[in-house]
Amino acid sequence: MAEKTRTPKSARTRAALLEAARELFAERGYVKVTVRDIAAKAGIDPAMVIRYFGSKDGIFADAAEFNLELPDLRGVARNSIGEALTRHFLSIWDSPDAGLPVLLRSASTNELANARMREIFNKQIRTALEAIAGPDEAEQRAGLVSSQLLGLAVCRYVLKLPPVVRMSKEQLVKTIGKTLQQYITGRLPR
Amino acid sequence: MAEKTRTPKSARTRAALLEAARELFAERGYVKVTVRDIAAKAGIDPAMVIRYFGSKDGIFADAAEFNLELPDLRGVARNSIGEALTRHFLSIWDSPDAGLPVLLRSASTNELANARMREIFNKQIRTALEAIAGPDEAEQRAGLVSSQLLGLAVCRYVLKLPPVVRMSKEQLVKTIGKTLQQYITGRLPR
DNA sequence: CTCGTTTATCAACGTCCGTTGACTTCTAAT
DNA sequence: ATTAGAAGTCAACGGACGTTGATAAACGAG
Repeated sequence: MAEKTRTPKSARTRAALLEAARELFAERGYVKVTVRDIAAKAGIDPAMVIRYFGSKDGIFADAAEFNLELPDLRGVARNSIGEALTRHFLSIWDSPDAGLPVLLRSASTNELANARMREIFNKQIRTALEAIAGPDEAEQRAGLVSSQLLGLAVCRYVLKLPPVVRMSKEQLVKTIGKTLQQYITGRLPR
Repeated sequence: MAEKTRTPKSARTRAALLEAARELFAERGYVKVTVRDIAAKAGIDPAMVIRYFGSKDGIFADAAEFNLELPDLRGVARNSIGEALTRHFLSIWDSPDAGLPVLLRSASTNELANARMREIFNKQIRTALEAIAGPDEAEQRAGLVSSQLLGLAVCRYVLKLPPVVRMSKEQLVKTIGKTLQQYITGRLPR
C-alpha cells in the first residue's frame, strides 16, 4: 500500500457522479433521468451535480464525451473492411461507459446528443472512408454505412428486437459486415 | 352548399386536437410536447385534451395509431421484394400524419411507442416474410430487414444526416432495396 | 490548537406540467 | 321562451424538476 489516494476528495465524488450519470443516461436517455436520480445512485447530494458540472446539460455533455477510436482502415484488407467496422462498433456499444450508448438513447430528444451523433456518423466515418474511396463518393458511402450501423444499434440496444438481440456477435459481423462492404466498395446508384 | 357540417361540434375539435398532436409528436417526440402545446396549436383549451382523450398518454396513443398496410409480398416478383419494401416504407415515412413518424421520434422515451414499434418490426414484417421464407428463418430475416429500414429512417428523419437526406427516393430504393433483397432471399450465416 | 479553504448538507425558490372541478356559454328540442 | 344537456372557459392544485444560497462539517497548513 505505497500510496492510497492522492486524488483530492472532490475528484472522487466527481467521478462517482459521472459514472452514475453515464449508466443512467445510457439506459433511460436524457429526459428520463433527473439530477436527483444521478445523485441518489452515487449517494451524493443533488447540489453537488450543479457544483461540479454547472447544470444537468453540463454533466450530460461530460457523460457523452468520448473518443470514437475508428481503426485505420488502410491497415485492413480491402475486402474485410465491412466486417472490421461492424465488429468495432459492436464492441463499443457493448461497453456501458463508452458514451456512444449514452448518445444513442438521447439523440431524439437532446440537441447536443443529436449534434454529436451527426458529427460521428457524418464526419468521422466519412473521413475514415476517404482513405479508401474518392472524397466525393466517400460522403454518400458513409451515409449508407451509417444507416445500417445505426439501425443495428437501435434494434439491438434500444428496441431490443428479439431476433436481433439473439444473433451472436459473429453472426452479425458476417451479415451486416457484408452489407457494409457493399456500401463501401460496391457500385453506387446514379 | 347542400350540407355544411353535420358533424357534432365536439368531433371537429377532437379532430383538430388530434391533428395538432400528430404534427407536434412527429417533430419533437413525446416528452418535448406538452398538453398546453397541443391545445395552443389547435386554438383550444388544454382542458379539452383531457376531456376528449383522458390524458396525455391517451392522445398520444390515438396519435400514434395507424394501420401499417404492408403490401402482400406474394404479388411481387421474388427478386424485387427488397425494392418494393423500401419504396413502401419511404412513402409511409414521408406522410406527416401517418403515425409511424410519431412512433419513430418517441420510441426511445415512451413505453407505448417502443412496444408498438417492436410489434411492427418484429411481428408484422415477420408475418409478411413468412409468405416467402420458412417460418424459422423468417424471424431472423425480419430482424435484419428491420435493422436496415429503421437505420434509414433514423438517419433520414431524426438525425437528418446530409448524405442520406440528399439521396433521392429512387436512389435509396435501389441501394437499400438490394440490401433488403439479400436479407430476405440470400443465405444466412450459421 | 487555529484558522482559512475546500467539500458537503439542507431547505427552499421558482417554474413548468398534467390534471381537476366549478362555472359560463352555446345549442336544440319542447 | 324555457330548459336540459353538451361544449367550452378559467383558475387553481399538487407534484416534480433544475437550481440556488445559506450554513455546517471536514480538512490541511501554520
